[in-house]
Amino acid sequence: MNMKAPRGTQDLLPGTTEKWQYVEAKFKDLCNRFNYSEIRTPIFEHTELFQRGVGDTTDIVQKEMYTFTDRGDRSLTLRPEGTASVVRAFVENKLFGLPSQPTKLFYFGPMFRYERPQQGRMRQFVQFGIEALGSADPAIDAEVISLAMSGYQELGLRSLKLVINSLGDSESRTNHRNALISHFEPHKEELCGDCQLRLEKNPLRILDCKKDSNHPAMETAPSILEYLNDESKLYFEAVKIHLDQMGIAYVVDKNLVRGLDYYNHTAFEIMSEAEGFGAITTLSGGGRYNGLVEDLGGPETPGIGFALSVERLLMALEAEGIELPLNNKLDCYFVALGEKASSEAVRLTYELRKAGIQVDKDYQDKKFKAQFKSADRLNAKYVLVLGDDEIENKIVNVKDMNSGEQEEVAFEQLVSYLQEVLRGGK
RNA sequence: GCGAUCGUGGCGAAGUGGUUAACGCACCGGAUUGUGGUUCCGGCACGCGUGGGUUCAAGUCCCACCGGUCGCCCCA
Repeated sequence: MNMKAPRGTQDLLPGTTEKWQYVEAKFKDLCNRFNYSEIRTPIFEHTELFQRGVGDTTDIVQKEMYTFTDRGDRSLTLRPEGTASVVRAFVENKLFGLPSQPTKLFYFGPMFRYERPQQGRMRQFVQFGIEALGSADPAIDAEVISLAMSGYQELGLRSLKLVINSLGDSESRTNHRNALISHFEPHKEELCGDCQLRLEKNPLRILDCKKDSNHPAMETAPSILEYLNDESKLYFEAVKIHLDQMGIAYVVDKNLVRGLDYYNHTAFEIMSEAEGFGAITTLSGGGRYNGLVEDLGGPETPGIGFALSVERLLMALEAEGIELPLNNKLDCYFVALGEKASSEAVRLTYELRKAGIQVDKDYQDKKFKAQFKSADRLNAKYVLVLGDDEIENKIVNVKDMNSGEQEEVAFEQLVSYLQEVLRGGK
């Protein structure tokens, strides 16, 4: 029997989960400040949602989905990304009808893609993402980008690179697409196999190809920026002006292409330039997707969002040597000697816990000295010593592990005493 | 899906065909009876990813599978 976690999945254990909680709390706080509310959607959806939403020609849909048939003969798929589900929920629950628009949502949760695992790429991974639905104001594009950047920066990341581009509206994209096809068509035989396919399916992606990046035709390829119509051009300019005013640095990369079909206008990626980060440098990506809500059966509604990988975020923190300010101390540890004292310690431990104090005790019948060792290992701030003498006098010997000083405290005073010292000291 | 590389106790790591699988960390116990983080002593793999095969003999050689890592593709 194979008792290992499936390929591309991992257990997050104590010592690590604290970091996840910290990061999650940071982004939840950030969303609160930016006024984004949490949405929780199912982890699986009808397969069709992703085929329509993400796009039939994308790699994600073509070869990376965890699709299965349930007992009711429905084709379901473990979500490979978050936007399609959020938009579906937006439409289904008619959130467009709520008085406060745009609808600003965030989510946190596992995504699933069948890929060859490697550092920073798991088959199950966790994304944090936000979506703003119902506004076509360039300021909200800047807001989304600023939220992403703030999150990373507040966690301490410095080696960040924000890359932006505009994919234009559908008119601009069609014109650009035609231009690309006629540009690369004469060179078709010189391109790699993948690119020959891309020429028909999605010529935009040729610009992304690493194999053909040195081909002379790449240099002269028509840029989407040249094909933006006036409206798209103005929109992109407005986004950049907002970013400038906010003091958010960026570089424009005309070859930045996103892998999902629904994007248009603003597209962006945030990358880490930290040393030793490996081949995968993208921390997060996002963009505008006007038209997606309609595609999924809703009213005409513009939208923009982004998603980041928590795994990659933690990798970036590690690469930059950033320690999160985690609290790894235990308030109190009970050390009891003898049967009577052990029994009394059980009772007192419960009393303290009910009073809101963090306490633990030995459950392995360890020797006195070993109990102290446990307390030390758990970083206990105070050790509560209970033996025959103390039982006799109804007191507890409270030892401050930092200073080494001890104080005798009566049973009835214990709660208030500990509350006092824990509030005062660290 | 393709290429490369690796897989020994809780962790790190020796072992390069042949007696009881080094060593370090961690852990457990002890160094005269109730006070931790130091030191000293002792204990701790019936097993070398899994399954086959070669051999008198395999952790050590061969094959398959599983898994990790790195790169490609793609992406978060």
